Amino acid sequence: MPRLNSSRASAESGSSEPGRSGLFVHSMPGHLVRRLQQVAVRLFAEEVNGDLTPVQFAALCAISDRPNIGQAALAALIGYDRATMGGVIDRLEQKGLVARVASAEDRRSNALVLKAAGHRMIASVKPKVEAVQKNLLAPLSEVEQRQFEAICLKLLAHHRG
Amino acid sequence: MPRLNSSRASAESGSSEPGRSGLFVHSMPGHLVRRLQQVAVRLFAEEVNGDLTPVQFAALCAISDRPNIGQAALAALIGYDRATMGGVIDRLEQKGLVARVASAEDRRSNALVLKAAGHRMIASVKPKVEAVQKNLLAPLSEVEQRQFEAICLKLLAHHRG
DNA sequence: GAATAATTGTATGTATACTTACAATAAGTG
DNA sequence: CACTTATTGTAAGTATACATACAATTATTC
Repeated sequence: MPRLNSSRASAESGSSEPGRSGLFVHSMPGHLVRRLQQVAVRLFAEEVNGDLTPVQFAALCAISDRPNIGQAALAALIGYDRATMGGVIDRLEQKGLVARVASAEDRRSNALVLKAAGHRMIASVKPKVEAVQKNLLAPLSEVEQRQFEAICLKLLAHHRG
Repeated sequence: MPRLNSSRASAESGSSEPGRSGLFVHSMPGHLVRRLQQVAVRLFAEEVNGDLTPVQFAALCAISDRPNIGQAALAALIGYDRATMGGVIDRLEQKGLVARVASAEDRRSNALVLKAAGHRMIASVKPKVEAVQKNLLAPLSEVEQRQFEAICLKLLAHHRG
């Protein structure tokens, strides 16, 4: 039987540039943003090893800033839906960082509060998170860093909905 | 019993700026990137309604460009791990867009190929995806769009690992 | 004040994403 | 050739993310 012509080797020379051609999607902004998010999460995980995920840290900070906030308001504040936030709070509660307290005003709502370990966790993790943010933008000049932040904020402001 | 002082209403005035203060995390690059990715996924879903997810589209394009590529090489090409890619291919196969063919060279490897419906899907979805990319950057000037792409590419180039 | 509408947290289901571990296979070495 | 090492796809487990639907509750309207 003759060797098949459509094997991996021939496929790699089927495109104009075998192994490292541009592949259409690589230039799409959506793809770039996704890859960038992967990098940010990876850097975060490397620095804050195992203690918290980015979302858990954001939730912790928000609860610290707004004690007794409800889950829906918390989700809206940091940009999630209620369903996802429920799971995030579950894990923060399991770790003993956050407590769900019955709200005095709305019997549907859980008033979220930080426990002592939650405050300690923020204090211990915050410097690492700041380092992550600095490292993430480290390849950029100061001008580029400002441009990047301004552009991101502009995009987010125009895509609210 | 006196009314508790730590209810939601008092909490909202506990911070310097009740409902719309900056909350630390809101200025972090990692947070901005995450929100941006959410926007990109949302725009994609609105335009390409239900047919494909962003990852599925990227995989389809990559297989179209490199027929008989294996799952590990595909994952590396578009920036995923093998485990995630397995599930993505599962769904593309279920939809009849892609086939796993036994590789002629490596009996561990699945050679991935597009089926006819896969080619049709790309043709039908590609214009919509291009529209999404345009809409995503629409709030920016042409200069800002170029800056954004350059900055993203610079960041990704420096954070390969 | 009763009927309707809206909101809260939860549950379910789907789809990323990653880690670790695994069996099968391939590639490397002596 | 045997031995070691690396690679392939998969499985299992964890954690986002989102849509939809749901019961309990609150807000609104008549």
